[in-house]
Amino acid sequence: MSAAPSIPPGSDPVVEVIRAAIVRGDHVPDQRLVEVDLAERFSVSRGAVRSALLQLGNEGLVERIPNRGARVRAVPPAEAIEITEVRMVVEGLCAAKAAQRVTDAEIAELREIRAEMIAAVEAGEVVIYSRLNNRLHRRLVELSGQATTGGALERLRGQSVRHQFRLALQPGRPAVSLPEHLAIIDAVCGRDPVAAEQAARGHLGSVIHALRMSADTASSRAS
Amino acid sequence: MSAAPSIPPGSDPVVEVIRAAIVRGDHVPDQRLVEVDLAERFSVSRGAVRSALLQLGNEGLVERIPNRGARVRAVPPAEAIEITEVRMVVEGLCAAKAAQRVTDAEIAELREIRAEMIAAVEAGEVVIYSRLNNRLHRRLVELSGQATTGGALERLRGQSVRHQFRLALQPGRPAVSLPEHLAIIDAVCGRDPVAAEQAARGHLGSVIHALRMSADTASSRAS
DNA sequence: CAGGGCAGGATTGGCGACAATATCGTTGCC
DNA sequence: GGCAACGATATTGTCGCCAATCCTGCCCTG
Repeated sequence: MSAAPSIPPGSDPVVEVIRAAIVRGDHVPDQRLVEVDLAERFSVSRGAVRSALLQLGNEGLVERIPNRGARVRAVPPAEAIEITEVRMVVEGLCAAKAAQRVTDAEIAELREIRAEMIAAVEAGEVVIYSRLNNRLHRRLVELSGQATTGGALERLRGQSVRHQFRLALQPGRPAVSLPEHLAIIDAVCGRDPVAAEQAARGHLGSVIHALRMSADTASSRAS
Repeated sequence: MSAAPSIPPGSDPVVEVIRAAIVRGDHVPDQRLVEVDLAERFSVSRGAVRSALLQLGNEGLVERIPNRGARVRAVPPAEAIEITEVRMVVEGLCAAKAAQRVTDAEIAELREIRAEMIAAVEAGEVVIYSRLNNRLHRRLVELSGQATTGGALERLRGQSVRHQFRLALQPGRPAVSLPEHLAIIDAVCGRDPVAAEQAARGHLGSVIHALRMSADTASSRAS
């Protein structure tokens, strides 16, 4: 394995573990994160947990109130939409760049992902599809060669994973997102920057639309 | 000058002080940042400095090598260009949103900035103009109502301030950027989202072009 | 019975000291 | 004369303790 794990080097392992625990859903939004609990849970010192929570705090994953501790932040739907809007334009840019720089080997890799996605949807394997989804988006940004951008996007995405995931589980959702994903892949493999940008924008635009619907039904159901 | 609480809330004051010192140029790129030096320089404990460097590290302003300390990161021109490309699309989005949401009072404020910019350029006050420039960009993002986006942009911008500033000092540069800024302001004040997005993109596209030229001359001069 | 004040417990914040590690200068050897 | 190993120093990383702050439940009072 050659290279480049997405956020590997230098990043505190404790941060990764806690982040993973939150993303995985071990901790629900608004749940308190007590330093000593986490410390003995992961068998590390309290200082390590402390600095990890600090970092996760300014990544926006947890909310830190002075003298009152940290809790996992509940990202409101409006903010998830906002984040996705930014992703729409930035990933559009990245898709265009990727289309310009993609190599033959990378095209083969994308085609492989493409085939796996189709297979996953046909088999009704939503969680596999969801994972391929993340992998595709991340790989496209990597292919664009924009390292700094990738970091910023990763952080943004981290805050909306929960919403993204809930969306992916909606029945019928894969059927609409699959062709959009295929369009992105085809445009990049065809080395057509304009089409790639349009396809990426179109896809995330569709995600935004779905998020809006989801937010509406949630609020009306609450009444 | 009262207060420009650009990133005020909750943020550790020590982080702000060190960040300001770096941005101001007190520390040149690649210069080592020794914890105890900074600690006594700012009359705070080493722990405070330590956690501040941690945070600045994952903001990308300083580079931290394990067991070897922190140094202010030298942002290569290619990366400054990359960052500006992202700003181009994101601030384009924000300008469009701002054009939709701007209030009459805010339009008056923008017109005031507009007048000050023209005056600064006519008077040849480049540093005042540069400051107005930053204020305009920041205000536009605020007006778009995208808080999370604003944070991400702020972080990105922090890494390229040095390049931005050097650019602003180039003779003839204000003459080309001023009309672009005016176009953005006019589009937003005219509540025309499409024009605002185009204007913002055009402006940052021009900045990218200038950065490329600057990078070229710098590399040829180095030979 | 309701409201306000008060103590007890729990949790975070900060500080200092100690241990681990890298860097640099020196010395000795080939 | 150059190179390698070694020791001294400077700097970072981590741990444990104590002070500050906040929340909870209880008791006293009106």
